[in-house]
Amino acid sequence: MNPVDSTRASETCAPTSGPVACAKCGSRVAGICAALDMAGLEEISHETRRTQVNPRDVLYHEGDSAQSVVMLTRGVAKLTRQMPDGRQQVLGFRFAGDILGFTTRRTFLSDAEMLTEGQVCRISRRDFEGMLARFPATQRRLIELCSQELAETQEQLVTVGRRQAEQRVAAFLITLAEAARRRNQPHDVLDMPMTRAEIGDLLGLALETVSRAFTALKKRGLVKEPGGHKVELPDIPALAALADGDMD
Amino acid sequence: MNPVDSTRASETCAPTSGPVACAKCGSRVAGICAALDMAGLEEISHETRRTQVNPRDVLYHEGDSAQSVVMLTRGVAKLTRQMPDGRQQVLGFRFAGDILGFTTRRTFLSDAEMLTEGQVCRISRRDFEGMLARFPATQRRLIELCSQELAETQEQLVTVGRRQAEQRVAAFLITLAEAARRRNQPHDVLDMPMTRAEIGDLLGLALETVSRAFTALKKRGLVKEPGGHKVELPDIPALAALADGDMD
DNA sequence: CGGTGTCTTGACGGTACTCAAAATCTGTGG
DNA sequence: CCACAGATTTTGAGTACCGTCAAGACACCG
Repeated sequence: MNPVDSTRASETCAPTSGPVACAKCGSRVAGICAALDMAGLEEISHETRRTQVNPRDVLYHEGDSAQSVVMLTRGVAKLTRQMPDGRQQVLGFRFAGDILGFTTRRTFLSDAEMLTEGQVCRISRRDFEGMLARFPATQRRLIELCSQELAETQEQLVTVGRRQAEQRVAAFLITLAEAARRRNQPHDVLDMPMTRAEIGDLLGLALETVSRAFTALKKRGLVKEPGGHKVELPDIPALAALADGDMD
Repeated sequence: MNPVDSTRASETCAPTSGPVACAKCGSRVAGICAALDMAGLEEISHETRRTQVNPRDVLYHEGDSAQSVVMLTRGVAKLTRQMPDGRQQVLGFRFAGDILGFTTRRTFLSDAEMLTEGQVCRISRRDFEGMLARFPATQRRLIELCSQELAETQEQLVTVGRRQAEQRVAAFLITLAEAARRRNQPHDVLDMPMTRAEIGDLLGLALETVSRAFTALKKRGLVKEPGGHKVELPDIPALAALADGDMD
């Protein structure tokens, strides 16, 4: 069977810490299915297609008809907007438990591309809307997730609008640690699968500037890179202080 | 009676084009109450306090306990985050029909301050949640509004992250025109109550840079300022093209 | 072990920031 | 209606931060 083929989800899509635990995806993550009870999970599982995805796989394109919603259950993705001159703005990175591609518009508002291998659950927009209608708790949960995403994007705006290069990179590392914490992963040694260029496209910086900022942060002893797409943050409070401009 | 005193809303808070028209606030605006029927409007009107507000009035502060939700029914407000060094980032401007201060968190995530005189409807968070519970349509509407706000913030991120000064100002003017269009106002001559400094704090620019960009846009014939906090945009398509970098 | 992609470092230039001063606008009161 | 004060805007000059270009180092993978 082709690894990219969709398969009936015999286990559910829900990486959840909610009312019920998920048989296979046992990670304690706040997906929307956290709002479903056992019966809801059983029902939804028949309407989702689970797919293995690989680095550089595109989950959807900006402008495509938004016919389905994607639940990321494993791996890291980036949401991007392409500029006419070929550059891109990364709107944010997304992790296990996040919902991608939900919109009230007709088409997707960004590209979504995997950075790592991983796993996604797709559900048709029709079925997704049906779930919202039948399980009111999922609607509240969606509001929560949307509101959370808005808060993160606003924080991102502060970073890009009012911080300088080294502060921006520090702020990025803090949000990365925060994302790990929410997924109950160790947050002093983090996976960091994104390249300097992608971090630059997130922060509104050239990749060389990101590289110089990393070098500077390492000199300060605030960052270590043991290799293998890992970062170590020995002093998160100091890093946060730097991001907020409380030191230099 | 003190003009800042709250008054029982004998008419509703809803500036709406929804199922019913609002007796006093007849503007066709997409507030959340657009999702309410006549009975719902009647019920909600008893739980809201309508207030006259003036320029520089603060609707709430970042960090304050988020005990109420504010519906802006007239006027323009700005949402800001204060930086430790005294500068600020404007997260966005808000207009009649917008909801301010809704969050799933315990406290507000930004300051909200009026730029013009106007009118707001306050509802306690308790009652707001009650409304969501009793009128499912308002929940869907809230998802729509939240999703819309997210899209606008992402667009803002693209502007700040990947455009240069003149393009940023052009993009700002386009969103201003777009906001006017949504409120069914003329979108070639717009109210622009914000100062150069506030526009700079929105776009991540110094106020002088904003001023220079306006001068340049006027030289190109893409912007006119007739005075009285108005802007005229004689060629919106050309302005949009400039914002997207399709010309220089 | 070679090839490719990523990262680092250096040199230079440009865009936008800072500081400063003049000009314009706005509202107030004579 | 005009004068005045404060706020806002404009314009100029100098500078700093970061972008661009380029070359070399490093890491990863077949």
